[in-house]
Amino acid sequence: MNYWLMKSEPDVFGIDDLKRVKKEPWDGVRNYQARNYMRDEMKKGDKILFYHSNTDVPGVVGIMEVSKEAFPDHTSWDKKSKYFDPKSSEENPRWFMIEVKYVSKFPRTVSLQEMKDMKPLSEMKILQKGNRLSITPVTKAEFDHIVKVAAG
DNA sequence: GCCAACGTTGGC
DNA sequence: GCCAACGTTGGC
Repeated sequence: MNYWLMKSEPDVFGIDDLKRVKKEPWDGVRNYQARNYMRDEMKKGDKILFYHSNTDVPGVVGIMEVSKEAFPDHTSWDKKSKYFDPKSSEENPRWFMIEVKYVSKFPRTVSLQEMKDMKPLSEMKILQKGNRLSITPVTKAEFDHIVKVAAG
């Protein structure tokens, strides 16, 4: 099993939204590296850290898991969607997504600031300078550490 | 709102 | 294939 971290802006779609709807197709990713992770590497049952970006206290807020493996992101050929890409079509889709399932919300947010101070997380992709990728792999050790910290 | 970092686009 | 211009991300 693999472990991941996915960013989302809580104003757009946050952990509470996922908790409410239980499952959600992760549409709108328009970055090739992130797409490749979803299309090629994310497998059903993989665990994902849910990260809130662009908010008061950015950080990891809970856990979700892959409930459906890659399928074409139909918003890419929907002219009315803000994710529309003229180079993508139903016949030849350029963008893919997975479906995620709610697992749990942490009792508290593990903030970005805290994470920066944690030795076991020093290699984490999200903490490296300039990394803006919305989907990154994390190691089991990193995943477990964050879960442990969240539990107090 | 600012701005550093990065990705994409498109002219050449 | 280079690279300037532009757009986006996301912390602060």
